[in-house]
Amino acid sequence: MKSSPQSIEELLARADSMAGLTFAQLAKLNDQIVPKNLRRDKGWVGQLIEHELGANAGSKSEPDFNHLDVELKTIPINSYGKPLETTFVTVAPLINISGLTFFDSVLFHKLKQVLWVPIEGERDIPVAERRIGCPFLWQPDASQLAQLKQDWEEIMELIALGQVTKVTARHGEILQLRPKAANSAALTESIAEDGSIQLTNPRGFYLKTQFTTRLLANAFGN
DNA sequence: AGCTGATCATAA
DNA sequence: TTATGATCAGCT
Repeated sequence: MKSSPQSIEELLARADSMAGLTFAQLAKLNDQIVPKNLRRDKGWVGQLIEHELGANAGSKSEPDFNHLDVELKTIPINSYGKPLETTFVTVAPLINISGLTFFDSVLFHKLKQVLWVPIEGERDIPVAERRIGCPFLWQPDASQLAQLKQDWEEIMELIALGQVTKVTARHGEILQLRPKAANSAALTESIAEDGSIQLTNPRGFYLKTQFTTRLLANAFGN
């Protein structure tokens, strides 16, 4: 693992220096082998970039650069710069959530400041030849924050009311709740309709592509 | 073609 | 099992 950046400026400088590199080039710098495809290595690019930038949160429920209050997110884009995938944010809490507020939530703490790293993601480009784009730091503005808060509160209320199994990816304007598990057989505790504990497939919060499309457009002017 | 539900690898 | 990193792939 490379050293951890000691300031936002250092982090951004190191991130900028990756722009334009192919995955093959960055992999070589980090003594890693490039997988033929990402089917069995879905997190490979994200972990490669974490390694290069010295992220240190590991598998803790904290932003990647906790001392800088920065979360790192790669985002696969097509040749027009549009996101190809939704962005996973965090696992959704399904029990012990009474009194939990948006501003105390893990979701808020992970999204209050994000270093976005666009990456080429089209499947017809060999993984080794895909390139890293221009990283940019983002903080939600007042309107984005209000939207996030509203979606989060609506979804969390349904969870609190024992309706988790009725929430689909269609709920929410910019945030959605979807399965986040090894497979559909995985189980975790959640609140049942009668208030007792039941077992359900774990869920995660994801940012919809319509929202991240606007983020990228704002960042790169238009 | 885009989206939703399902899935893969790994650490602790 | 839960958390991290996400993308896959069938269906509409």
